[in-house]
Amino acid sequence: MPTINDVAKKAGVSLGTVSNVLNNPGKVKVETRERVLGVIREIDFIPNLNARNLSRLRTDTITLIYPFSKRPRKEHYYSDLLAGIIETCFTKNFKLVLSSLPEAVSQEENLRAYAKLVDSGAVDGVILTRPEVDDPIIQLLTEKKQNFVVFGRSNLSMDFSWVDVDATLGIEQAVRYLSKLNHSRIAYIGTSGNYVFSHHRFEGYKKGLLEEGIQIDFDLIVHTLESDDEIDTGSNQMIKLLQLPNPPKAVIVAGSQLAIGAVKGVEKFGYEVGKDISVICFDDADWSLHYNPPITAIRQPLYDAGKMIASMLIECILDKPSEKSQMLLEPELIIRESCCKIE
Amino acid sequence: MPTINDVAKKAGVSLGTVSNVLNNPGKVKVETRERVLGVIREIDFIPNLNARNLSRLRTDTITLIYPFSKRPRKEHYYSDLLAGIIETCFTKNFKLVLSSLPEAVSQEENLRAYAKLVDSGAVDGVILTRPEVDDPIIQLLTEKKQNFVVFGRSNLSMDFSWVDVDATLGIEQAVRYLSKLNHSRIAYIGTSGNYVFSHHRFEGYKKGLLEEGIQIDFDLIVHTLESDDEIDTGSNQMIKLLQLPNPPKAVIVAGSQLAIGAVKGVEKFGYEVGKDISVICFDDADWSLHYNPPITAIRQPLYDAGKMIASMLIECILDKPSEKSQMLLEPELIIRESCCKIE
DNA sequence: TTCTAATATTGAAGCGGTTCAATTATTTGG
DNA sequence: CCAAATAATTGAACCGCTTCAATATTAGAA
Repeated sequence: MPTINDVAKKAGVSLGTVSNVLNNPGKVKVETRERVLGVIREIDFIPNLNARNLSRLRTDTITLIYPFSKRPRKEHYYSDLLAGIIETCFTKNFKLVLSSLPEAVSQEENLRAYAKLVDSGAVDGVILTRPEVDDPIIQLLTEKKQNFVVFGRSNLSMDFSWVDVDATLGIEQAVRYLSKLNHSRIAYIGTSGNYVFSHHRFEGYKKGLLEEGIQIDFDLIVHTLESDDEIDTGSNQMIKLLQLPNPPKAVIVAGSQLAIGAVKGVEKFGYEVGKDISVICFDDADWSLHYNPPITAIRQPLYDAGKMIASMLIECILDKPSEKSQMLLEPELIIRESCCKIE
Repeated sequence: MPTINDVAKKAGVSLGTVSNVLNNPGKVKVETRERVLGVIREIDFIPNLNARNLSRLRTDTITLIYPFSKRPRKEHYYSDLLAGIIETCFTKNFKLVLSSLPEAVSQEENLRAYAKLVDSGAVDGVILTRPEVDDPIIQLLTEKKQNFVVFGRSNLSMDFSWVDVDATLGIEQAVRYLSKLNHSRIAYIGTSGNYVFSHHRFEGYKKGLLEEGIQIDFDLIVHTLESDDEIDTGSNQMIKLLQLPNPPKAVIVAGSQLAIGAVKGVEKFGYEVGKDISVICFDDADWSLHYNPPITAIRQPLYDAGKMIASMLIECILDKPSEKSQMLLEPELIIRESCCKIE
């Protein structure tokens, strides 16, 4: 493999000049530059990135912490986000590495893994997703002055960059939509758990009811724990709701897998979605579009979010702005056929 | 950031010894090792990977060429494969970078991009997916003696490592299953295009018919060109088939998106899936499981494939075996409710 | 105790780039 | 035509690790 020295020798210049041709072409006289470029092409010189990274103390690489899970099918959610991130990395000439850290290790172990990731100099920036309440990773990266962007807000007071979808708004809209269809008994099946987004979603439910003047009924609210089988959970909880003395006529389900379950539950109960009960799903998956009936859903602009996140992170790395930036994206209520009007 | 030198000084040993503690602990006397490890922990030393990569001329990194596409939703297919790859990378302590090369550049440009990727020393191995007929990338990587594993076979004669799902077998089984249900007018909606797998799938169709003694009827065979809207295509082609004077009573659709379309076509035509016509889909997506009725599908073990691919590639990198290895995985016909028996 | 063989440790020489102060070449203006 | 200003080029020093021949230490055998 030819090195920069070979190029220099063959072109009759010093290696500093070759380096300049590559990185500061303006500093090199046109004819010299042409000559060097000629040699580069001729001997097929490709700069070694490891050497470059070492001497520049920069890698032009960012990493996405990818949820590592033995339940593969669950992570389709990341596809769109990933597509956006990749798109931006590609256009900005950055590399993307997928880091996955194991789930169930000790907190300490986990933090050490992050520290190793960033201190090894392997990446210039980190993308975090699904922040937890009091997320210690965010604190760690802030302390280490690492470049990072989070997909999702946090309850922490510190100032950091994030992109999020306004789930509160999305669910609020869903409630209002149902209210317009004369619904007042609207159930909510949500996730509890330690993720910050769970709270935002539920917030939207409460806010929507309040605005529509609907009294909150705690019998209609279910918080499911994170589980391996969200579909089962969704189904069971749905059935329980329908068995209530005064059952809901509509339900908002705060997650795609849960919603699949909920719909199955409805059918198992002998009811018809979009007729006997209205269903809205937060997060629009392939499934909801193609289901029969197509499910009304709150679509998160994940692809755009991915693009934004990567852009922000790369800008951080290149320009070192003093300010952190935040961006709240609007979800979209996609009305299909799973909701009916109450006469 | 502390360096290996700092550790050496503080522990009163040479830097070579520290390096050995890290990489060949057996070569270092126990007490020395302990002392060095103590210092490492104490000053929080984390080796710089760029330096390591440079001097070892190895990165412990592999890359997956990720299809770059402005149509994000199409790539869900990769989720499971990715999950498997990540899992293996994680356990073997390898890093994974997602490289995406643009779609519609010139062949030459494309090859240059690959060359740059591997010659820059950024990765030790490459995972290729969906090889094309006479795939020039495979030829390039072979010439360059790069470590690579392909998800999918090729028509090329050269010897290289691959993992593939036996699509021929899968579709053959589907045909036989339909034949057992007394079907003899079985249509096939497949992809043409330049991908090798298209041929394997169609091969299975022909083989199945032959074995079951069913005369091939070219009116029942549709090869769709790759298009942006496979769903539309599938729907239209399905309707055309149903409008035939002697229409099929069953159809095998060689792709998930196409199948969604086909099912929609059936419904648009006023027929009921699993009653008026039987449908089998190659590639089992979330959609087929949750559809109403659930769609009988040929499931590819993508997660396992991902694990295998990464294992093989990493083994290549570590052990430099002289032989290339190949592995053909069996798909599984998952019988659901989209096929009916003809009485 | 001495000699040999096995074991541990050392540190200079890479790995292949970037950087920047110093040097040399070229322009510019008087 | 010359000095000063500007542009272009040079190459040593450095980035932080691994490697390996050379050297020092220890253990075992005689």
